[in-house]
Amino acid sequence: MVEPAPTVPRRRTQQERRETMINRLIDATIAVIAEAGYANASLGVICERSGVSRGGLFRHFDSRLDLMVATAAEVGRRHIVAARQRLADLREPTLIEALRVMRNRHRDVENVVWFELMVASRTDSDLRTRLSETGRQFFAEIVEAARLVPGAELFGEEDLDMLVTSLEHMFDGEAIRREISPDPVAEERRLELVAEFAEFLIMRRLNAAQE
Amino acid sequence: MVEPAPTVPRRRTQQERRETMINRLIDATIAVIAEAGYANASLGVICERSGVSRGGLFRHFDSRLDLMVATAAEVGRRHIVAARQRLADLREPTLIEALRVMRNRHRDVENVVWFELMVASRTDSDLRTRLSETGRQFFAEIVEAARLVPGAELFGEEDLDMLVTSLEHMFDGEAIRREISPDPVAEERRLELVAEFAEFLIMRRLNAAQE
DNA sequence: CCTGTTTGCGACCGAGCGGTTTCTATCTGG
DNA sequence: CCAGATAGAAACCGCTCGGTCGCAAACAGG
Repeated sequence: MVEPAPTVPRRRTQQERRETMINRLIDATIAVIAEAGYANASLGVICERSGVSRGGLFRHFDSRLDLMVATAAEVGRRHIVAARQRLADLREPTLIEALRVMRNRHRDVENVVWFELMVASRTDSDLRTRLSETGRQFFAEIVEAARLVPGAELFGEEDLDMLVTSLEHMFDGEAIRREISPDPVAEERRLELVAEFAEFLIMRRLNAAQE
Repeated sequence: MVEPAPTVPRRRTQQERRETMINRLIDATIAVIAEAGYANASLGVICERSGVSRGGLFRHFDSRLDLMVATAAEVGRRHIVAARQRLADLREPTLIEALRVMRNRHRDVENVVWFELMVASRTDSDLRTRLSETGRQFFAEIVEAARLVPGAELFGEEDLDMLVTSLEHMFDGEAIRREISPDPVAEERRLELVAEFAEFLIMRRLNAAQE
C-alpha cells in the first residue's frame, strides 16, 4: 500500500473540500473588505481573489449576506485569540504594554474588517440583525480578555465594559484616521495619556478601597 | 406697478435658480447619507429625495464625487457653526456641559455624514484626495472651537489637538454603537469619566505651572 | 419683444452587481 | 467498480448604478 504520487493530488473527503473552499472564501473576504471596504467587497472580486467561481461560492453561502456574517464570526474569533495570545506572551504586562497590544490589535485587518461591518450595520438592518448575536458575544469576550490586564480586577463588570468600549472607540477612530492622515507623534502621546489615566483610575480605586 | 399674481411664481435670477437647486441637492445628500450610508447614497435616491432630475443634478455637479465633496464642505461648515453656537449659548460652560455639547454634536446628522465620508475615504483614494484639504481645515477649526472651553488655555496646540481628536474618536464610536446596541447608562458614565479625567489633566497642569 | 444663454428634464447607455442555472468533475458507500 | 450525492465552474439573467444627450423652459440683455 503506497501513497498516490505527489503530482496527482491525493483524494480529499467532501468535508475537506468544503472546508478549504470556505476558508479560502472567508480569507479573501477579509482581505477585500480591509482593502476596499464593505460596500466595495463585491462577490466578483472576492471570487477572483480566492480563485473560487461564483457558482462555487453560492454552493457554500446562500447569499452575500451569509458570507459576510460568517466572515464577521471569523474575524471576531481571530481577534480574541490573537489578543489573548499577545497578552499571554508578556506574562505580567504593564498597563502601557497592554494598551499597546490593544492598539496594535485594532490596527490589524481583523479589527478593520469588524469595524467596517459595524459601520455598515448602522445603515443595513439585515446585516445588523444577523450580526447582533455575534456582536454581543464578541464584546463580552473582549471584556473577558481585558481581565488579563493587571488592575482590571479592581473594576466591576459594567465599569470595565464601559472603559474597554471607550478605548475601543478611540483606537478604532485612530486606526481609521491614520490611514487618511497619519500623525505618529500624537498617537504615541495619546497612548501615554491613556496609560496615565488608567493609572489614575487604579490609584483612586485602591485609595477608595483602603478607606 | 404690481407684483405678479402669487399663483405665478415670481421671476428668479439664474443665480437664484442655481443656488436653490444646489442647496436642495446637498440637503438631500446629507439626509440620504445619514440614513443609508455613503455607499448606498445613490444619485437615484438623492434625486428622488431632492425632487431634482438626474439631468438637473449633472448640470451643477460633474460627478457623484463632486457632489460628495461639496456635501462634505457643507456638513463641516454646519458642524463648526453649530458647535460654536452651542458653546456660546452657555457663556461659561463647565467641563461636563462642554463635553455634553460635543457629544450631542457628534450624534447629529452633520457629524454622522462626516464620519461616513471619512470611513469611505479610507478605501476610496479619489475621495480621500479630494477631501484632504477640507479635512485639514475642518480639524483645525474644531480645535479652535475647543479653545472656547475653560481650561483649554492650559494646553498647547498639539496637546489640545490630540485631546480633542481622542474625544472625537470616542464620541464617533459611541454614536455608531448606540445605533446598533444602545446603552444609555454606559454613555452617561463615560461622559462623567471623561469629565473627571479632563479635570485631572487640568489640575495637573495647574500644579505643574505652580512649581 | 426677441435672440442667445443658462437651467432643468427624462430617456437612454454600458458596466458591474447579486444571484440562478446547467453541466462536469470528484467523492461516497456498498 | 459503480450509482447517487456533493462540489465546483461558467454562462447567463434582471436590475441598478453613474453618467450622457437632445430638447424644452426660464432667464438675460439689448
